[in-house]
Amino acid sequence: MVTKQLLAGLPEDADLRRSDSLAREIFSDVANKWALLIIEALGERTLRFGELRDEVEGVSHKMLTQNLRMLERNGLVDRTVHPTVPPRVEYTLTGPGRDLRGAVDAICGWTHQHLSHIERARGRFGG
Amino acid sequence: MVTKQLLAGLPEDADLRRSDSLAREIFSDVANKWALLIIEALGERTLRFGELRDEVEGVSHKMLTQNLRMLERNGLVDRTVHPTVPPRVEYTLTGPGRDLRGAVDAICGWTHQHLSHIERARGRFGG
DNA sequence: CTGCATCCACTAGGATACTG
DNA sequence: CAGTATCCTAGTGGATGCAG
Repeated sequence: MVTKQLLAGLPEDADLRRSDSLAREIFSDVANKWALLIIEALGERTLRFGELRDEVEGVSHKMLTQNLRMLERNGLVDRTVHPTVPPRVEYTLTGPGRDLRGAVDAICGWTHQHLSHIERARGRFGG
Repeated sequence: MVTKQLLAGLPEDADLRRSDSLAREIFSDVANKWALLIIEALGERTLRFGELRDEVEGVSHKMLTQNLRMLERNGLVDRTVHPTVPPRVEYTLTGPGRDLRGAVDAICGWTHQHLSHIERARGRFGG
């Protein structure tokens, strides 16, 4: 099973069922469009909320907030609030967050590399 | 912008706007839970529809069908119909499809590697 | 066995307005 | 500027039935 492969090498026994569902939950959180685009946008930088909204093409205020909370909850991004007026909130990737960048970069690279193949495949599929 | 990075190194000029939206569309197709789990499940193997449904934990008949069509349309999986009774339909990754496995493996590996970090982060987040 | 169509509950996600 | 809350629509996704 895919979820078994997700868990290869984990401590076994009683934790297994809990870890299994936790792993699937985390995978579902992370394997979505906005989360990956936010991680890619942050990279090594520290960005404010508004800057992120500009960087991540097409993301709405609401989706950005939701996904940032989720990423913060899972320890992938750090959120720093500067108690100034107006408020200044900065986001940056944590260590584990940065560890995911390789995978995200790979997907982005793959996308651009296979654009023409995919376009041709679509042409064949339709006709 | 993230989408600019997605396109780094592409032929420029007139195609750019079309390619940009195409790249985002493909990224959205590929960067979703079920698509990635299906790719991971297939790996180097050839699986029938029913086998895939058993391998991909929790996927419904409908989601599996939809995602397989999408992956086929984008040229990531090959679909082979054996005209027998009962019908036998086999799915396998294409070259480009296999090229994505590295990235998917990386996300799976990352998930399992950081399980405890994430669990701790969640604990802090709540309290 | 595989795939399509249908119904239905539910959530995703945009627009907007309001708070600190 | 950042965040929350609300409304509202379109789409997701499960269950089921039927056809090839």
